[in-house]
Amino acid sequence: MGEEGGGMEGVFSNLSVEEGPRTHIVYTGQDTEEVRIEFWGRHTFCAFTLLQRRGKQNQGSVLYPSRRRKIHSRLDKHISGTHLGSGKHGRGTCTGTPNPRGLPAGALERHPQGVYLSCFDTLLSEDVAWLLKAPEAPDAPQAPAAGPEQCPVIDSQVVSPAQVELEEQVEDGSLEQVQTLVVGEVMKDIETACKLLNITADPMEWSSGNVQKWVLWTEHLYRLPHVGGAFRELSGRDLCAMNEEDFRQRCLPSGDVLHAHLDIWKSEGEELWAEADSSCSGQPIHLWQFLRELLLKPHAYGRCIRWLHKEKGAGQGEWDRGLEVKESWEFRDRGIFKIEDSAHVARLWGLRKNRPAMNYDKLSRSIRQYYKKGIIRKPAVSQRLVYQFLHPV
DNA sequence: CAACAGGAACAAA
DNA sequence: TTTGTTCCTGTTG
Repeated sequence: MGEEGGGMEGVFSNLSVEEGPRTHIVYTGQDTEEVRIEFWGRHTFCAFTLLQRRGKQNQGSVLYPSRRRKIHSRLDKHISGTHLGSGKHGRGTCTGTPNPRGLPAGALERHPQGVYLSCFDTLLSEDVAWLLKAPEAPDAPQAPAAGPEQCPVIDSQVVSPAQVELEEQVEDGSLEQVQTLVVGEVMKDIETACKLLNITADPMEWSSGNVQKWVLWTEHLYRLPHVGGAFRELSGRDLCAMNEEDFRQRCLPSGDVLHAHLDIWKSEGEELWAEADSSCSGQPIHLWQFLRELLLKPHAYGRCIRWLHKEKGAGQGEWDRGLEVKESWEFRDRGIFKIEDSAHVARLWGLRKNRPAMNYDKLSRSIRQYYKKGIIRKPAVSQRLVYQFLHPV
């Protein structure tokens, strides 16, 4: 793990931009600095970075939440129901351990200067740069010796008109992917925390005890200084009513960070909630309808279930004249979808049906019941976790 | 080992 | 009855 030179290479070579999105990558230097990076995407750096120098004056600054909102609105503009382009960004890309403590210690030896990284505003320009450099290069084995040139640390606040143009071109394809990935990761994290803490995803419902747990959890996970009883006796509702300034006043060093994280919970929790109780609006939903629902919202569920779009002609095209007639209707590769995260889909289904013991074993049994009904089947070439709707919309 | 196939009993609408 | 759910045995990659 030898590092050459100080500066940022140490950190970023370890991060390896090629490896795809991650969440909650946390580097903590001895006593001197702390770097937090979240939602690291292959083409996009969409989150905040923070480098703190303890002991000296605080150099770090949190880019949440205003910039986060900016990103979200920017991304949201481009998630117009299009499908995810490639499967290469599936779960497998998250090679990084979600556990901050599982990081190799090497990068921590040399400490970068206490600088404040403002990668946030360069999201799109970086995106463009990488896309142009290597448009979906199949694992270019990491430019030699962690080239600093791929270190996306650019402290520019301005986006040139030329960049804006390029943005238009690449946004369509890549941004909703990023959105999907980010939202998926955030949701996973939130769900994990909910399980561990036995709290709901919606902060509005928290009791003061829940609030305490959440605060403790968050400061532990992000290594914030302890706030003590700064939020004692506050319900989730109270907490949600507080703005960033209120947070800052209650606990000075980390109030804004806490507020930022609560902000994430609020927005994502709402989303989870909205999906969870959209059941209250009617008759018992059918499994196939539910699956369609998920497939309709790739920005929210693309991580766990998605359409498989096989372009005709790509790869080995079945263009035999003989087959043309025979393989017309049902045998087209229409309506084929893949369950990327079976456990997650099952959990969502269980949530919807109020069936906490639901799992993929049972869910898939239900899917299999559709075989003889002609609603869903296994596609012609059977693959794991891949099914096909027989009847179009 | 997880996905898959499908029988059987059961519950709820 | 229909549509799942739960549980299970066995197969497959």
